[in-house]
Amino acid sequence: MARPRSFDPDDVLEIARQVFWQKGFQATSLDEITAASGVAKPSLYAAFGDKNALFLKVLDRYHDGILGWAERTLAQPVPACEAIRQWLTGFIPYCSGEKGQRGCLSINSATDGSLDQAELRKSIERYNRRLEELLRARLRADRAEFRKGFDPDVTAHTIMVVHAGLLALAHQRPDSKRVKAVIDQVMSLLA
Amino acid sequence: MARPRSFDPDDVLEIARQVFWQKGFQATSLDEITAASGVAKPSLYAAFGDKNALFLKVLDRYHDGILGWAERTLAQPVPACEAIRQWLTGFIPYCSGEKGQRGCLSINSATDGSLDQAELRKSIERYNRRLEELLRARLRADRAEFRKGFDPDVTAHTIMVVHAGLLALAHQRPDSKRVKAVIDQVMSLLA
DNA sequence: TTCATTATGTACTAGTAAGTACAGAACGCA
DNA sequence: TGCGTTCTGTACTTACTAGTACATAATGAA
Repeated sequence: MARPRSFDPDDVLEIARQVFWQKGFQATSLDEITAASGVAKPSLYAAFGDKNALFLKVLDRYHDGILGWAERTLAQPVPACEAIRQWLTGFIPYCSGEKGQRGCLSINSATDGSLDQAELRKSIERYNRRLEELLRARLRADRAEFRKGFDPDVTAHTIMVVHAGLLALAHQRPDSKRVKAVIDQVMSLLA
Repeated sequence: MARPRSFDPDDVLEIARQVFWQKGFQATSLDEITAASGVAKPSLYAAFGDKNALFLKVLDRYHDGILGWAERTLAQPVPACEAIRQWLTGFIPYCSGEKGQRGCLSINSATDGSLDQAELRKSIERYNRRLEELLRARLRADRAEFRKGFDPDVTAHTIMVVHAGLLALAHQRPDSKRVKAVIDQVMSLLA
């Protein structure tokens, strides 16, 4: 019926993610995405809308990836304590300079004062809420494991804070041993 | 001997700090700083150098302010545990949307992939190192307070991580009660 | 083969921001 | 008062970037 698209939108979102993650939203120009993806601007605009909309699509895709992985990790048939430790441990490469110093695209975006606040904050809020829900649900389900007075809701939030802190400090490329030591110490809150 | 400066550089750095903190480095134009301060661009360039240099001066000044306050708070003649709790508690207004949603200028800058990396990272690294040293020194000095096997070095780093996490999540304007609950739970690591 | 439709690539517009040239103003000193 | 020096404000240049107009290419259907 008409000329078909010459690129896979998902591939382009993947490339755009890398560029945005590396340089941040503001500092990334569409020309750079064009150069990296080989897709010209009019095609990008036709497929994704303007720069803000493209970034939101990239970010949502990023969120979905992490949430999917969190669901799988936290659903494992091991004690909650162990599942959560594995989940946190999985971030170590991103917290320690092993996979660059980019930290977390979502946190980097949240701390960027320049982004279109309304939509972006909604996306990040939704992501954080869902992540915290996963942690909370797991802690509640296994609450019998823990000592009396254990509060799964506060603990879920504390883990979110530690997670955010580790990824915010990732930009300093800390040694992975230190990251691991922090995770161990925080996990002792659950023992 | 010559025409005197018509503005106080420190006032301008203070104003520039507010603008940079509000909008981020990239999204802040020198025209905005000119508008906010009443100082024209050539004077800014003469006094501070280019935009990067201006930002570094603003950031160093910000760091010094927080370090000074941390020194005072942590030097108080109370148990280390209590001094650190007070230090963390002092950030609550900046962690909870009470004083806007700007979080911490240093963390916001660290997560911004677009900044001149060499100089900026050195400044932030130095700041974090000095802050962590203050915490570590205080914990070491009072280590007798804590249980056996207590590791002041790891604990100092964990507190840095929590601090960074709270300020990274500040952009979601969490309820100050939740922030306080997290601080309480983390402080229980020291009990 | 021809047409309607949708994608593509080139080349453009418009706007903005960093940085500066230059003329003139404000000072201390002689 | 006149001079050298340093600061100030206007107006500019240069460069980059978001977004788009338009001609053309590639498809399926008739």
